[in-house]
Amino acid sequence: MAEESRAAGAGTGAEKRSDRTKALILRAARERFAAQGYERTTIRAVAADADIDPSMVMRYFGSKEQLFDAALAIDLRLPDLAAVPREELARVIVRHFLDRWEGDPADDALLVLLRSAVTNERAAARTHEIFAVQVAPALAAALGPERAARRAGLVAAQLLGLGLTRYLLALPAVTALSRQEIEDALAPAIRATLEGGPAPAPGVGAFC
Amino acid sequence: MAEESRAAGAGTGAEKRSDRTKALILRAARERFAAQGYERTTIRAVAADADIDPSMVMRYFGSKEQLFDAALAIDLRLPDLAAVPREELARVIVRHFLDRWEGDPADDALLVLLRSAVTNERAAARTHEIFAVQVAPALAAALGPERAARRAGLVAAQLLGLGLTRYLLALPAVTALSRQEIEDALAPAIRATLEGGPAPAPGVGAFC
DNA sequence: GTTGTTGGCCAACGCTTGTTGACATAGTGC
DNA sequence: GCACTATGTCAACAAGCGTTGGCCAACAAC
Repeated sequence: MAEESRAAGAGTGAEKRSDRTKALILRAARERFAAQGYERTTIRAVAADADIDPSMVMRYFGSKEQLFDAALAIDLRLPDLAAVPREELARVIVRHFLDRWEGDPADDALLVLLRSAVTNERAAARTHEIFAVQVAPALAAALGPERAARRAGLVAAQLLGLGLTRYLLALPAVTALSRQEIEDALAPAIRATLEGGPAPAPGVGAFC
Repeated sequence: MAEESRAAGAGTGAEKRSDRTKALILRAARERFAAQGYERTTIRAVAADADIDPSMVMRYFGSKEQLFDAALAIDLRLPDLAAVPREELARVIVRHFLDRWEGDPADDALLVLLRSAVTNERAAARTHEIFAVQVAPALAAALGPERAARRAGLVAAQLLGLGLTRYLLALPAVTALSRQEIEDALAPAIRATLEGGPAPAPGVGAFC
């Protein structure tokens, strides 16, 4: 166990040489998973992209499923929606998700998730988890729990629908629109979902 | 070529015995494709479901791809939207798609399409085609071509987003909602997408 | 120098896949 | 009877998959 002897200079980063390779594999895996989904991505292809032997992928990640898990680490980085004025809420949300999709081209996290979630149980479960842990609480903070419980799902539906048609299916009628056009057309729709309908139904029985 | 000798009784239906088998295979294929998508569906599994030898699937449909093509025959059965009063348009659309998804449980056409479109080029192309041939014209008839060109894609995005989260991902926050709740919350959103924003942009840019 | 560990390649395993061709059986026309 | 076609089964192919274990080179520790 002569770990310290390696990175003798720095106290923080135990920078083993394998960490570089591991990161390389993970990057290649993310790209493949994002472009082709779980089933069509092969370990051999990932290894080839990373200029490494397939057996190394096994050594570092254990199995294809565990590699997929590692590629599924996603943080939506949602801002504090409670601090946003109510009338701007919808627009802020739409803008944030557009940023998230189009911001960093190397950050295919959302592509990875959505591309596989439709046919892969593991990815679907992760989607549920991300919604429950990141999306729902953020909206509950802004809308209150009762209203959020009935609206958050539909807001997610609309945002995922945009991602689906624009970035996965690349439907021409959607890719042809500019960012600004989408923002202008979708923000009122999200606002209608957030605000519309019956009042928060304070007293009566809320299911769920 | 003794085709007529077979169905001697009826002039119309040349009902060969193989037609029954072929239909059986197609039904099994649709179920599998709907539940698992293209890649995870195997010809062997389809054949087993239809109580038939895998080689028969090949004989009748040529290849897995051609079987998939046969399973992708989809008609959204959109009504004439031009005949719908403008203020009811959004609600009619939402209701129609809910019917289409939940109406006949044996009719998994939309599931088949969407489940595979995300990872399969063929299915994605078919999605584009269905949008261009069925959705876009129907909306153009109701909104006029200019406005429809900028809105149809986003309407499709919202409707597919609902299908995605409710029927494919089965996000609890969406499956927990009743049909009526979805209709009431989503119709205003679709209406906002259809009506909102700048006018068809005739001359200058006048918002609202 | 010897030893042990780390990072990496190679060849192979067992399995599943789509697909093919040879063979059996049933039903019809002559 | 015979021949022929439609319907179907069976066994196998070649390819690709995830995964495994053995071997090799570098390099620091002793």
